[in-house]
Amino acid sequence: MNDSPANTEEIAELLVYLGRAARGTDAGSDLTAAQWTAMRFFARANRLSRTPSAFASFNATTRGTASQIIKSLMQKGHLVRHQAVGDRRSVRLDLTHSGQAIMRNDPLHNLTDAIDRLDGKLRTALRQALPALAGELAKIRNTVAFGTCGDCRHFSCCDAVSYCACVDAELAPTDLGCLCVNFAASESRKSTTPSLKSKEIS
Amino acid sequence: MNDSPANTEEIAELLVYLGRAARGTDAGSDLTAAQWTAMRFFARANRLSRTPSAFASFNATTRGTASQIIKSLMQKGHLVRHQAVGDRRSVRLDLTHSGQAIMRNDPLHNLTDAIDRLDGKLRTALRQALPALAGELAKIRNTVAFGTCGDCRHFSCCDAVSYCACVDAELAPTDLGCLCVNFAASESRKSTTPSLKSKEIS
DNA sequence: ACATTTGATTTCGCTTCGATACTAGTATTG
DNA sequence: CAATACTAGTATCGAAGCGAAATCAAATGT
Repeated sequence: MNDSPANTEEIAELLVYLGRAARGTDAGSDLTAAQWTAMRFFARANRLSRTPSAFASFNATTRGTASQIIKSLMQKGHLVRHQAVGDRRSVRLDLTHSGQAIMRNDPLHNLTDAIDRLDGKLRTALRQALPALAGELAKIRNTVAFGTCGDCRHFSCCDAVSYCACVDAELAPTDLGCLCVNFAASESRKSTTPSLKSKEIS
Repeated sequence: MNDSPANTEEIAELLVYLGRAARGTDAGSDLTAAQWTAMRFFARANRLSRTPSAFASFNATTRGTASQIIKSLMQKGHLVRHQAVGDRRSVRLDLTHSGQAIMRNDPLHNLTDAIDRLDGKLRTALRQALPALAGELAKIRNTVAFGTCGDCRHFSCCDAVSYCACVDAELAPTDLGCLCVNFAASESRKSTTPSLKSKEIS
């Protein structure tokens, strides 16, 4: 409240502007913006979250649309479909070799380069502010916020082993920085039963 | 470089995620995401920048697509077209009364609310980091960065009158926080002649 | 056992968007 | 002044995106 309202508007504008600018598929990339977004998601989400539904909720779209994007990426040979173990309806998508290769040309690297050139203080500030912002937004919208396991309240690190209370399993160190559908910010506990079906995609 | 690379990736992801999430047209809004973006731009851009071309470059799209979006908004009665004074090709778009009214239901308010609830320190950090990031990104991409007059190197404030060296005119106080096509970050001067035709939309 | 819910997919129709071509006004150059 | 180059804006077309609804299979609840 001690800030002028114009400031928060500028911040919001810059956020959407940057998001939009980074999405842009520079020249010559053989993937569309939506396809890049999907590739990024499946490259960064943990094993449990690499499903069409999770991507749909992450991308704020319907499952049908998500299916289409995934299908197009499978036709291009960048994604493969695996049957999930527990639930036979469920499907897990993984990047193929060509998928991993194409990620090196991700136009988003423009943005990461820009971030790397930022002053260290500003970068750590971003690292703090953005997750908080995502959480606030999700709370207002009454939707799920995606986050990494390290920031999650289901996560605990005891005796150097990482544990996720949600899936009730140990976490591989590589999963620590991955996106998770079941992410829950650590401040407020709304439900005591950490169930897997708290999506409410609506 | 003193930061783990995973951090910058997370920051980048969160940026595009937030941008995407904020663009989402919640339920029941009679405008599409692209139309909301256009309305926001014409609501916040200064008089010189409220043109189809400027919006196209801001929105990282072609002029044709920008024209279409604008046309649809004029049909809805949210924008009006005025002839520019100097250049008879040019056109200036303004919000109508219904346009201003509809901006009060902007789904982006979810994001500004979230920003307002942030800790003050984090908010000022964002206020610093995001423009810097936009500038860096524009430098890498070799495109124009949009910014507000207050952050521009063409801007000077002398004796309490705001002056823009680019258009060679005084600025109304209301234009101070507005977006400008001719924005130039204050660090590097690449050309000595502040001409109006430094767009290079490509 | 039955109904309900959920994950995934398909189909249909509308919208978006980029590429291209076009008109008209401006700037430049001789 | 005339020819040329450039820029602002628009129209059209085809491909892709995307939401809504329907469908199917598997899981869950009562």
